[in-house]
Amino acid sequence: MSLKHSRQREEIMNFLMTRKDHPTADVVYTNLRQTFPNISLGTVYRNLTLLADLGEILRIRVGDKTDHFDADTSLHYHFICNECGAVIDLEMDSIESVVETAGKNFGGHIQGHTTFFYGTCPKCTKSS
Amino acid sequence: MSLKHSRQREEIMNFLMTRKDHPTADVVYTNLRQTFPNISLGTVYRNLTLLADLGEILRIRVGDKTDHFDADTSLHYHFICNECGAVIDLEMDSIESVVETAGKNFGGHIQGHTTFFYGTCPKCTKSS
DNA sequence: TTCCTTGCAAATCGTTTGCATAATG
DNA sequence: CATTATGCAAACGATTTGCAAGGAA
Repeated sequence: MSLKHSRQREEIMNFLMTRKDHPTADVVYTNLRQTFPNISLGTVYRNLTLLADLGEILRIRVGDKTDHFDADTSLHYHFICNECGAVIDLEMDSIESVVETAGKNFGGHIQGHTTFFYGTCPKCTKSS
Repeated sequence: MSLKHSRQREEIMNFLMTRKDHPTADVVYTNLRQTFPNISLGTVYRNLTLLADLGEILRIRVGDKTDHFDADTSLHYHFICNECGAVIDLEMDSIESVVETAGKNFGGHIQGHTTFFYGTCPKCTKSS
């Protein structure tokens, strides 16, 4: 169960760090393919899952049924554009207090929440 | 593009209204099958999608990659148990103000948000 | 009769896995 | 050498779709 270094994993991590747009597994694959012609989709998926489990990256599920990945693991929220599908970071105050609000009349134990916002992104707002 | 009455759609809607546990398409299908032996999965999916588009039911995506459906379209929030996977309604105050918080420094237009909570449900909390 | 809806099966899409081989420690 | 990681292709699970036949207006 120990970890061994791999060129592929390193490249995946590097690629993710250069992007602010939360690419999908397929986007990672397609891009890496250009500099790493025979990397396989399976390897990309395996490593993304591994990195997410290690907490080095974030797996983002925004309801479009394909997972997005984010190398920025700090606390922040996402916005999804209904028109172009872009996943954008929001600069906003913490809303973690919603967990207390939710826990008030609840018999179980709330560990956390998942929140994302949707609407029209700045770019699409202008062009319409 | 107009709408015609269908026995199947009616049964699906009725079934959904009897349940508080936000069943998946497959659960709807399996249950209806008992009183409606040759309804097909495709029909169930088509009608669930149709009803959700009409706004008569809610499609809930809780990250377990299978959609859940809810006949209760009033404003409320959901909790997902990490242990048993149950999707439970939360009785809590509105947190819709998070939309304002999110919109403060954002150039686009925020229409809404999706929030769900996760942790251990009352039942699983007791039995552990 | 018109055209929406169904049942069925095949097709799609995103993701996972088995296996033999290659790379790492 | 002991193991972990890879590439490839086949397998998967959820959902969608094409098509001919059935049902509602």
